[in-house]
Amino acid sequence: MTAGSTPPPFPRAALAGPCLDAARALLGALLIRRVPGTPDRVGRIVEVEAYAGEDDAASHARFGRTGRSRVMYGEPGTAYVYLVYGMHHCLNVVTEPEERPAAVLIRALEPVAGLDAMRTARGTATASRVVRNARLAAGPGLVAAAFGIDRSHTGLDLCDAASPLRLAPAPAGAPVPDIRATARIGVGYAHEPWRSAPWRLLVAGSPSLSGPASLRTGTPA
DNA sequence: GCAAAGATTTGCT
DNA sequence: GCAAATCTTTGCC
Repeated sequence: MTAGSTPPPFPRAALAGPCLDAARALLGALLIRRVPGTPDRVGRIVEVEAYAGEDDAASHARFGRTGRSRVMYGEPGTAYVYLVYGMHHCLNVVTEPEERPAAVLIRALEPVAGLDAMRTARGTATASRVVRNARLAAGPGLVAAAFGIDRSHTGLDLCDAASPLRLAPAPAGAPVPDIRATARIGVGYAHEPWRSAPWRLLVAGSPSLSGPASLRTGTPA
């Protein structure tokens, strides 16, 4: 793409189907953060998790339609940001048709552009220790930190090219990602089969996957 | 109105 | 390898 051009919006139709299909479609896509006066931050999505419906005992929708989960019942492509452990924000993309509560958690990005802005946004975490470029957004809390995302962004339309936080399709000619699957992280509170469902999807071999190396491989999906 | 637990990351032992 | 930091959301009395 040429300098200054605007990448096309991510197709909403690719998010309106089953949550796992949407999760696969998001791998390789771009997340773009635009803040006036600062360079655009762009990251390639390399790790996601699917949270599908009120039946999913690991999903925030497991209690039904509450104040927090309400946005998950909305239009596919809507942003859902929550605060976890009282300190980290996590970005989700609402999926499936309206009235069906489902979302995909964006767990890790490969930095593409605006790396300096990401490093600045990470703040003391990058100042007090060595953080390689590839690791700037290598975890769900780090994605939000590096891109300056918080709960005020809940409700944004990620499929709107004019939104300050949005999605764009994988660039033309980009290789088809080699997708692997594992159980979701941090959902030990859920009962089976939800706890072990292989709904964490990742791009094999990416240097930006979350967690220890032992958890960065999966089974072919 | 209160208590418990959490879709994480970091730093110290 | 383990525990702390920190506060919102939800369920129950």
